[in-house]
Amino acid sequence: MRYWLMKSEPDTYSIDNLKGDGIGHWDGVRNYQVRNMMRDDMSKGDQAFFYHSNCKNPGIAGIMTISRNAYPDFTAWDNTSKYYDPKSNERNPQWLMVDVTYKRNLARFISLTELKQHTQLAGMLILRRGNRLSITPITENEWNFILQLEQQT
DNA sequence: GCCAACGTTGGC
DNA sequence: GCCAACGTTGGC
Repeated sequence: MRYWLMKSEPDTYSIDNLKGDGIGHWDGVRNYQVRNMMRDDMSKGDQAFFYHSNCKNPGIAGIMTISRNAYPDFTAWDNTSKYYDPKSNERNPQWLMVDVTYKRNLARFISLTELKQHTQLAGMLILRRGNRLSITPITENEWNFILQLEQQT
């Protein structure tokens, strides 16, 4: 089982939206590196942090489980979708998505500012300048460290 | 809203 | 296949 950090803009789709839905499609990924990671490295049963990005207070809001392996992102051939991509169609899907199942909110929100303060987390890709991947792998150590941070005041 | 960093596009 | 121009991401 692997661990991930997955970014979403809360104005578009927040942890509360996922909580309401129970299961969500992680659609709209339009970056080849991220698509390949979903296809090659991610699988059902993996655990992921739900990260709120591009907002007033970015950080980790909750935990979800990958509940379906990568499959074609049908929003790519829906020309009413904001994720529409004319290069993709049902015969030849260019883009993939996974399904995620809500697990829980963190007992307390862990902000980006707080993540940056811990040398144990210095290797996290999310903290790297200029990193733009919406999904990044994290190590088991990082995962456990963050869960332990959650328990602190 | 600004802007640095990065990915993508397309002319050559 | 190079690379300038452009678009997007995302923290601040």
